[in-house]
Amino acid sequence: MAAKRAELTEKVERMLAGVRAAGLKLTPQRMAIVKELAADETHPTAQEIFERLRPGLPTMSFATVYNTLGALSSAGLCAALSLSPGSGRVDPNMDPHHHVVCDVCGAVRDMPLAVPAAPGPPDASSVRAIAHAAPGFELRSVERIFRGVCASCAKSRVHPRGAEV
Amino acid sequence: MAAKRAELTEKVERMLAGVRAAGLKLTPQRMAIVKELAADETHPTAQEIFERLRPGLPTMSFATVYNTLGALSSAGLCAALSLSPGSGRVDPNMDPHHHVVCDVCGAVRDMPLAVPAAPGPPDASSVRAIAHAAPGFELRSVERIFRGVCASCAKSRVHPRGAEV
DNA sequence: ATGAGTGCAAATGCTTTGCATCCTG
DNA sequence: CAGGATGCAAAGCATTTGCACTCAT
Repeated sequence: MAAKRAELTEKVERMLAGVRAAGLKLTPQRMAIVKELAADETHPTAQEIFERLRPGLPTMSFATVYNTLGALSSAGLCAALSLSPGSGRVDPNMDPHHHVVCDVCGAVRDMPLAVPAAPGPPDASSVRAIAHAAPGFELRSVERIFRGVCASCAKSRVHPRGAEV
Repeated sequence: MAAKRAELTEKVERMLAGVRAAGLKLTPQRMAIVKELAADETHPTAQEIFERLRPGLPTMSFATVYNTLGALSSAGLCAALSLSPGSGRVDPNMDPHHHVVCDVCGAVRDMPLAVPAAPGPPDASSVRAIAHAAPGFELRSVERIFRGVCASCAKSRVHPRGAEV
């Protein structure tokens, strides 16, 4: 699909431009991580990124992956997620969106629809509710988390209802 | 406030009953943890529970805290939260509710209001949205997360806008 | 050339585990 | 009195840090 491909290329370009704009140096490691992130929809862990990139950059270290993710995140080019126990995940999708989380395997998917309500900047009623529940709280964003069991985990479990910690 | 006190006692009783109902033994350590949780509104970490209980049970170990929290969680008497990087937190509030999270210090507060929408079991439109976004996903609950900066962190920062990883 | 970035390894922090002992039911 | 629970310590991951060296700008 040529359109998809062009879209991806554009996303990579945009992210690389962001890296330069942030005053960060454009190293091969960073380029590889950016490309990997741009193409990714699974919200990978640092571990996963490291393993996927290892074949191409055998000398790259863990620390570089963490450093780069931290740099990208600080530059506003990606976000860190911690929606379930275990490793943190990276979200290269900076448009407002919700998340679907599997309570069994921890997988995270985006909820691309603006249903049942658009995510993002807080609406008036949220602001009011917060003012009451937590006075002095500076509300920045509101997101929804849809929790449950993903298709593959549901398949491999007779009773997927064991309340996990 | 006598009413508040009675309410708390009732909650402790309910949780202890739940412990027995789950076939778990009622040890002094578990009783102490249950009492601590019932009275707590701050979603403590295992670390915090351990430290608070140490004066009264100097020999209790970390492992016991984790074991007990895991047992309570499996018994459906509390829930584990991981909404921000760092330590996991415990939520003794089993009624449907939203969460207010400080992106700076990681503190979590409950959003006791049913505003702007009640949390809990998924509504029809969520179910439809999920069916489209993640086919085969078994949706169990939908919650909202209000992110921002809590009052005390806002005070101690000139510019609370540094995008944290 | 210059300092940000990298690689390596050790350190840190949170959580889990193994096992002998203890105590609840 | 039997098996679950505890305490202790060591092991396991995820993440961070220190430092010498390299390379993008």
